[in-house]
Amino acid sequence: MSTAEETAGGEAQAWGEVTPDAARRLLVAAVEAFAERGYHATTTRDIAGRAGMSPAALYIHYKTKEELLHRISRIGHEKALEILQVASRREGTPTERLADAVSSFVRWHAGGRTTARVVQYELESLGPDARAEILALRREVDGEVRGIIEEGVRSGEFDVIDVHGTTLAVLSLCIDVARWFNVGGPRTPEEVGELYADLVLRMVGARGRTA
Amino acid sequence: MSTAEETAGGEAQAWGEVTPDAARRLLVAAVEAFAERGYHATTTRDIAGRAGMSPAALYIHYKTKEELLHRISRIGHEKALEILQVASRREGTPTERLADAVSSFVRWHAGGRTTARVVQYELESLGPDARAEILALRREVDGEVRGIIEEGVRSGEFDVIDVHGTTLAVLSLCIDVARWFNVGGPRTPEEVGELYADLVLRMVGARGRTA
DNA sequence: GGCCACACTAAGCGCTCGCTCACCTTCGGC
DNA sequence: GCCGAAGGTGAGCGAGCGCTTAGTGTGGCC
Repeated sequence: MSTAEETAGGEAQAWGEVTPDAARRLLVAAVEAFAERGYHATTTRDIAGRAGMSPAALYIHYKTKEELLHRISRIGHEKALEILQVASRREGTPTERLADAVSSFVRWHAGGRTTARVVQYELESLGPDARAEILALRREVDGEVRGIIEEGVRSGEFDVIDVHGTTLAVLSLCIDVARWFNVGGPRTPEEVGELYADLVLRMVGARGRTA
Repeated sequence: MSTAEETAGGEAQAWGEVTPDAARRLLVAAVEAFAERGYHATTTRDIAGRAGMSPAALYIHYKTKEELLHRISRIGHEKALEILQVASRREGTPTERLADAVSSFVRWHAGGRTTARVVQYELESLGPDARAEILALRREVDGEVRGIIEEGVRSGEFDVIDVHGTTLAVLSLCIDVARWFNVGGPRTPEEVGELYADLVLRMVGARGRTA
């Protein structure tokens, strides 16, 4: 197993839909490089090198370096949104669904930290059009979480005064996991997910929170 | 009032200790530029231009572009640590002191968002020695918050199972304010500080939390 | 008034960046 | 067996980077 595959770990499978093979290798290489050094500090030569290609090969599959970031960001946001939609639309009480949403969202940010970092922190390196597209996806993400919280408040399960502010705080808490989570650290993504689900249920004042 | 002063707003006063005047102007210009575009996307010509000077003038006061980031990061972390120390060492119950620590820490991250962004998100652009120095300051920051939480658990005021994990989550929540807070948005730094203090008291299971 | 230390500038060096171009291989279809 | 499309390479362009250097005001001190 190559270094690249080790770094990306189980994350690589998420890019399975990207074809052809060379384009996918370049995308995975770009995710790693952007996550390590940031978009602006990454060179196209570095990306191509990690994918085992010459610098010019990048431009056969992508028009610019920014297009790489744009594609990564869109695929990542779509995946994040999907995770929340699944948790939001399953059966169960708002308490159960919020706990599910938070724990799976956090697992994604911790386990796929490399990808999540790029998705969450390199947004401002995008051009205006691409950024607008991604911001629309983020509003959908926000809406999913707010929906669950609103429902819990309506049913009397949650005790929340400022729904918008609390939604923002919950998402913020989950997203920031990508900043500090360390793969070699003392906690697994699953453990952090469980801890955070409990903390969030406390934040919304869920009754009969946990066992 | 110039655009630069508007952007930095009340933040500028925090740099009052930096002398001489030209060095301070360059530092404030660098904070703004790093916050807007990120360290790597900022050019020394841009920094000097914002300070109303020629590119070469920067190198009279600072050895390299990285030294600017290092100084900003150290002063910022020292200020953040001081805020938490004041809240931690005042009189009062752990509940009162934690609420105070969180609300003032959040006010700093929201009100001084420009500075806080650089301080919290450009850490990895520092060289190894500078990063090690800053990481030591961050461990102190962590220790202040953990100290309050431990005390609250000992006194029976708080109900926390994982003290380290909860400390991390509390700090993470506060720090991420610098990422999303918008000066023109619907909330003032004071409002966010109050909301977050309440949310954090819920997270630690403080009894008789608020009025 | 002469002098020097200091703050600053105009010009530009060496380098690396994102990206392009002319050319080379490989391979399926007929 | 030949051909064109697709995917790749080596070399290198123009631009902009961090930083340096030689020279220019300017203000305080004797």
